[in-house]
Parts: sequence; C-alpha cells; structure tokens
Amino acid sequence: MDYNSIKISDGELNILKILWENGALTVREIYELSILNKEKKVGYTTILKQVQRMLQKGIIKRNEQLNIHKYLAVVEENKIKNKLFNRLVNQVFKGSSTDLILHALGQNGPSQEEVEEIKAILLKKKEENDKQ
Amino acid sequence: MDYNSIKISDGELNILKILWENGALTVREIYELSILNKEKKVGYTTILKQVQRMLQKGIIKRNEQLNIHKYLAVVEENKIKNKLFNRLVNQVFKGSSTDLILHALGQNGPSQEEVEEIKAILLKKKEENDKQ
DNA sequence: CACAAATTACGACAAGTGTCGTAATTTGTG
DNA sequence: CACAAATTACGACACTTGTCGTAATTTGTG
Repeated sequence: MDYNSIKISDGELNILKILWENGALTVREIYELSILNKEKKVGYTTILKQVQRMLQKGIIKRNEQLNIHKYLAVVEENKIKNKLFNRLVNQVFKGSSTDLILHALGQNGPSQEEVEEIKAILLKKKEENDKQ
Repeated sequence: MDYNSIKISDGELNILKILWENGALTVREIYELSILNKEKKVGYTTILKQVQRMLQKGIIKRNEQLNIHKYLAVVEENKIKNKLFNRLVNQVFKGSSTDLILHALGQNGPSQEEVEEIKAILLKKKEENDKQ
C-alpha cells in the first residue's frame, strides 16, 4: 500500500472511520452506523457502491468466510491520520505543526494561562530549531 | 459569505494561499508564484480558469482599476483555516482538538520532556472539561 | 492607426465522486 | 423445493475539478 499516492474522499474516510472503530463489518452494518447521527442520510446502495470502489482501490478488503461478506480496512488509521494532518499543515500552516498547534490552542483549547505556558514552551523549541 | 456551505478545492486553496500572502495580484502574478517551488507545473490557462471559477463562486473578487485586473481573496484566511482544521478534527480525531494536538506532538514536535509537560497540561484541562 | 503581444473568455474532456435505480444472485423460510 | 427477502453487482447521471486549446478582446508599440 503506497500511502503517498493514495487518495481518500470524504465518503471513503467516513467508511474507514467506521471500520477502524468496529473492525470487520458487513455493508449493512456499515450502512447502519453511517446513518446514525447524520443529518443527511443516504441510501444503502450509495454506501455499497462506495464500499465496492474502495475494495477495488484496495483500501479495504473482504472476508467471505461463513457466507457473509465482511469488510475490513487495509489502510492503517495512523498513516491516514498522518497523511491528512501533514496535508493540512502544509496547505495552511506553512508546514509548521507548531503553528497548527498554536492555532488549535487559540481556538478552543485550554485556558488562557495554560495557553501561555504552552506557547512559551513551543516557541522556545521553535527558536532552538531555527538556530540549527 | 457563508463559511459553512463553502467548499474549497486543493487548487483553489493553493491560489488563496498566494492571495492571502500577497494581496491583490493579476492572474499572471498568481501563475508565476504558483509554479515557483512546484514540481508539477501547470499552464497559465489552468490557473486562469481556476481564478475565474473562484470569482464566480465569490471566494475572490476582482479589482479593475487602472486597466488591470487584480484579484483579491474575499474569504478570510482565519475562517478557512478554522474550517479546515475543524474538518480534520472531526474527521479523524473524534472532534477532539486535544487529540489532534497530542498527535502533532507525538509526530514531530518538541522534545520528549516538553511533550510530557504539554501533555500534562492538556490532560489536566481535559479532565476539567469532562467534569463539567 | 495597424498589428503583435498579452490577457481574458469560453468550451471541452477525462477523472473522481456522490447518489441511485434496477438487475442478478444468494440466502432463508414455509 | 419454490418463492420472498436480502445482498451484491452494475450501470447511469450530475457535479466538481484539473487541465488545456482556441477564440475573442484588450493593450502596447512602431
């Protein structure tokens, strides 16, 4: 699995998330979980189609034992997380994960003093890195 | 500008980034900047087309004074950052920005001790939040 | 002004995606 | 086993996006 060339759409990510959390599932189960807590519900065949395309791409696989088709994620959660994380950092935080962290803290993180503490730590670190 | 319904593609984000950094630019200027430091270069009309579509969507606007068309971002950098940040948090970090921060720290952030310090702060904060 | 150069507009095309409808196949039940 | 129910396969369609080619328009220069 080449994690660099892989592309994952929003719908696919949604299905992967369910699979990472729950392990092998049938399409029906994925479908049921995917429409829970969703404002916008889609048809069963929509999910099925997405599952089929994911199967074809090789990002999930199928286990056919017991006459039941169960699907399982092939791509690793952490690698995809890293990938998406790095993409965001590069796209809007100039490649600096520290900047992203500061953004996160400013937005809805810990209290003011804590933010200051953390900022101080991060900035100190940043200076060190810049020196090198 | 309704920041909730707005969708921004990778190509558009690339152009926005340039506009946010440099203010009003002509298509030519955007084009020049966009192919700098890029392995994969695209044609001028590709950028032009993207600019035109962005104009139509209303995420950039055009200033025609002085017989020159200069384009300027309408959407605000911080709001878009927030949007993308929140999307990532919801998509793969269970809606917890603290989880994302911890992920960032674990990946390529500050030193070990600093990470521990920050973790302690964040976790303390998290417990407080959970109590409420 | 006339023509070359630059800019802008417009249309096209292939991929990828979300979304289904319907057909084919498989499974379960009287 | 025969038929209903469920599952799976397949095809279709609209939209978005990246990517250009080419045409139309505007600008600048001899």
